[in-house]
Amino acid sequence: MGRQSCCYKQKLKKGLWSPEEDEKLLRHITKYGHGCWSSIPKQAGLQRCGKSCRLRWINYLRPDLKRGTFSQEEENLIIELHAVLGNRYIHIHVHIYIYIYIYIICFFFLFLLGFLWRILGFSRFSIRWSQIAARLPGRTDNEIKNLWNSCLKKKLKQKGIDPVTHKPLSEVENGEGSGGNKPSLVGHHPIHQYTSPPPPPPKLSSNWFNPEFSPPMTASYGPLYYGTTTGGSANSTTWGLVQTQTEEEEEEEEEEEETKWTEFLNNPLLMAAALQNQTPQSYYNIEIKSEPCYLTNSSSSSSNDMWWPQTQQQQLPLQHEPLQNPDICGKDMQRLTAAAFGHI
DNA sequence: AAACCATGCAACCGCCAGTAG
DNA sequence: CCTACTGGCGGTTGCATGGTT
Repeated sequence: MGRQSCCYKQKLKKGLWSPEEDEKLLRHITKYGHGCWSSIPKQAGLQRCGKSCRLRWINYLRPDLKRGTFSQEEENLIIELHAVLGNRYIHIHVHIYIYIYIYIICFFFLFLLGFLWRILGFSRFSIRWSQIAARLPGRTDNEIKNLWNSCLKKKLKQKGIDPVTHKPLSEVENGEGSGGNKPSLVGHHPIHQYTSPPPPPPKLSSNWFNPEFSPPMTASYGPLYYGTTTGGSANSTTWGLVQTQTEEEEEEEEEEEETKWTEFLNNPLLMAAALQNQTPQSYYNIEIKSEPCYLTNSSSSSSNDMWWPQTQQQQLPLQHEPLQNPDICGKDMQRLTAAAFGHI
């Protein structure tokens, strides 16, 4: 028995939302919260499926959304996060090819590959826009995804950077062969080359298949990657240059970096200093039209805008207060509703 | 002015994990 | 334990808009 699509139900409207529909949904959620999405269309008098309502709320109606174009800092952050969160996709594919090769030889590759695919959860690996969006308050995963696909990818290509691997295109075109089959962690995590202290690279051997694993991407992570570049050398940084190291050197460096990183995370003073010194621009050296800076000047943002957390203390609550939760946005809700309909 | 093209964005689709019955 | 439902996510599509010929 196949499962029915949530939009299978008859007479459900699809396509663009009308202002009336928006108003109905906004009113309903403002008043009652979203609760069970599947019941919302009926309660709110909408001819939509719950999924569509949820999407509309998350991507458009949510009061904590930041409008307008992305700032330079946001774009840089997206690129950096993409390099970290998106790259597992590459590593996984390397392993997939290995598995395919092995199982072809064993004549059971189809069955076993399918089995492994399911058991190890390979299909879950992809670029995690939602995690990237979580580091950009007020931005949705959809918005970031669109920005990446329509804009940032091209900019990186124009700069000679492969948007998938975040390596120089020349290196990618020459193949990964120069370093053997072993994925180059350094190359896949360009942040390491520009910032200090760098995060410990993911330990592929033990973590790459683990759905629970993620790089050190706690809520306090984002700005820290940018926070400690000193000496104004960012502009002179060349994209994607990979230092050649022996494996031993890499291992030693990883251990050392991990120690530093742990100390760094555990030391609020270091983190605060890093945040104050952050100079995020120019890591990717991309020419972008000047935009009002949302991130670096919280006082200039509108009262309804989310801000970029400037201290760890400010950041941490974000971890525990998901933006999606309408219950915590009461004030914003009222403000938005009042602004939208002018009668509250 | 009309046709064509490129771009950006909103929304849909399909899949997956978690969970209640 | 099994099934169906729900919410969440990423990839893709299609439309609206603006620019170019």
